[in-house]
Amino acid sequence: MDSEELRNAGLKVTIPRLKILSLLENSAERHMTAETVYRLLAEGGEVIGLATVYRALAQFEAAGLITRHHFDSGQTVYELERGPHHDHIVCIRCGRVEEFYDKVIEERQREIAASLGFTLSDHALTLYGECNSPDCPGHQG
Amino acid sequence: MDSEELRNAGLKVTIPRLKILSLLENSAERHMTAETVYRLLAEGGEVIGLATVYRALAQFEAAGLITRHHFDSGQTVYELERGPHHDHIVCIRCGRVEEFYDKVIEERQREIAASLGFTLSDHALTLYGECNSPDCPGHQG
DNA sequence: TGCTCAAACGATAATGATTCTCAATATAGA
DNA sequence: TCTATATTGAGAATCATTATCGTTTGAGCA
Ligand SMILES: [Zn+2]
Ligand SMILES: [Zn+2]
Ligand SMILES: [Zn+2]
Ligand SMILES: [Zn+2]
Repeated sequence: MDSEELRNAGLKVTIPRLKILSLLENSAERHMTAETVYRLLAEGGEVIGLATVYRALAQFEAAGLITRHHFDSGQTVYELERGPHHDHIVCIRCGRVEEFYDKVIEERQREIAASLGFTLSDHALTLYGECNSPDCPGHQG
Repeated sequence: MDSEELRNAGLKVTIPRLKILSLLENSAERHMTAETVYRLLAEGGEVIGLATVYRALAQFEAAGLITRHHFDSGQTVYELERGPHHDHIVCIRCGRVEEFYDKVIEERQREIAASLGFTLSDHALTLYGECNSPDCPGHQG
């Protein structure tokens, strides 16, 4: 249950936090900005202060429940931590985000860091390109 | 000469642009924010409006003279385009930035994009870790 | 060299995202 | 239920970046 997750993270169980966590768990789009979280909740009739949304997301991140990405769009994008690590590819036309995991790249990263005298703790890899979805505005056909 | 670069980029040759370009070329630190450019110029006695710095950097980027990065720190970091493509590793303690190029990773990226139905146009790869420089505040020694 | 005019400059206002403030409110535990 | 404390939300504040606009400058030409 979501209440458990919050308690395990050392956070009080409050309505706003439960609503935000639930939204992150149940939305089709896994990657969203704070504004998007705020807007989707509002559209669902759950008006939660924007400041509270930002605070909750920051706390969730500190607790390891969610991760934060900085795509080239500028705004910070949050994503519920579920399953194993993955990286992203973003369509520069329609914004669609797909996920991937590549063992070869992950291994090379460790080797590169070591060879440069760094102890690797994290990485951010995002590919940008044009997708071939029929819904993408630039789609041919 | 820098004037040539500006002319080739279709930009008028002005004092501020020459100063900014020169700073990017001659600084030991190759990666800097707009604020840093502004500050370093000011410290060198060249007071150039911050708006002008931002404008020049945007124009240089559009002309392909410099590239722009979004490290997790938040601020946009600019870097003079010289030599071939490379990615970055950033020390999370002291902020030191090192560059690397890995053919294997570059190739895998193309394969991954293709397999997901994307036409790859760009990518951003940044590793984060702790460096072993004696100057790094976390250095053991 | 001096003239003209669009382009560029710089001070400052505006914007957009995010964080802070603080009085009112809700939660966890006794 | 009662209390002490953490959280909330509205709005102010902040930070990076961009837009505005009157003044200045560079490039081509007489
Ligand atoms: Zn698309
Ligand atoms: Zn993801
Ligand atoms: Zn370091
Ligand atoms: Zn670099």
